[in-house]
Amino acid sequence: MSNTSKEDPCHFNPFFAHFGDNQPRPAQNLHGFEWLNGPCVDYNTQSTAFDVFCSSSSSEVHHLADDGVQKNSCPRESRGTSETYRLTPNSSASSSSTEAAVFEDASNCKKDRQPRWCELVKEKSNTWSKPKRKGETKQKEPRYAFVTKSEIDHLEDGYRWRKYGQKAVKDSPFPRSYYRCTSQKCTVKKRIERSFKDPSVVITTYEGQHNHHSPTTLRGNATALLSPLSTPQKLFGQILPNDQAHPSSFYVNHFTLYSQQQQLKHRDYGLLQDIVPPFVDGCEP
DNA sequence: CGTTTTTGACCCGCGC
DNA sequence: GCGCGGGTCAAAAACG
Repeated sequence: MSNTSKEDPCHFNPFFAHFGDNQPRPAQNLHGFEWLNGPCVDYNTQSTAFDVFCSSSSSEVHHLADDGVQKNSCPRESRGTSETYRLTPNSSASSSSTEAAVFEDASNCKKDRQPRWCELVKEKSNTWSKPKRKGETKQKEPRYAFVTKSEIDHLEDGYRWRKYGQKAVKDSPFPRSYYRCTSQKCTVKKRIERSFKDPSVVITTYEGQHNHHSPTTLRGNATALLSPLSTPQKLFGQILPNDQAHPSSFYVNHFTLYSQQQQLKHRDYGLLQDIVPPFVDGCEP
């Protein structure tokens, strides 16, 4: 592959989604976000941490689209090459654990620098482990980030959140808000910030996995209720790439790998445009 | 009155 | 060691 980041081979490189046809795609520029598409990674057999999307976000998508303005889209897969990044192979291990992982390939790192990110996985039996750094004490939860084109900062996702902080973001006029899930013993957090490059875009980052169902799901979504948190992939929607006649399926139960890098970079995100109804398969209320 | 938000202070990791 | 920036805490204010 030739699409390795030139500036920093260790650059954070999340995978957001799997596109059903598994075909390589040309680079695109969507809403000013530059995209170099890597190979489509099949996460079919990996467990999901994104029940939230299927259970609640579909209605949100409908709602936002109803006014005739496309306000909602989803991130797509980012750059990824087998040379620079290693995707940990899936195992048939317990679905209650995080199973996807991406490491920085230390051989591509700049000199004198530790690999900066290697978010992974906590499998006892399956030996994936996070390389410990000196002085490191606590392991970060995996994070999942996506971009939404919306005028609303805090989008309804079916869970209840309590805001616990807000910080100004360097070089951005928009603050970043910090939320925690209000459910007892649930440690999931999320951060919300508006892109300073494209103020119409909201970047939401989830950290951790809910250990409970969404309150919304329990009330009104029988289908989702039947689906455990580890449900295999669900069809979320489809997109019509600019240069293709046929839509590509878009699935949502895929892990996004995250780095320890603190500041999100716009090039890490992309937008899916023209999401074609039906948005969901098995996720409808 | 209980819950949520606001906001300044504080802590910590990282780079220089 | 110091400064900077991100993340969290917690008291006060606001809200329903």
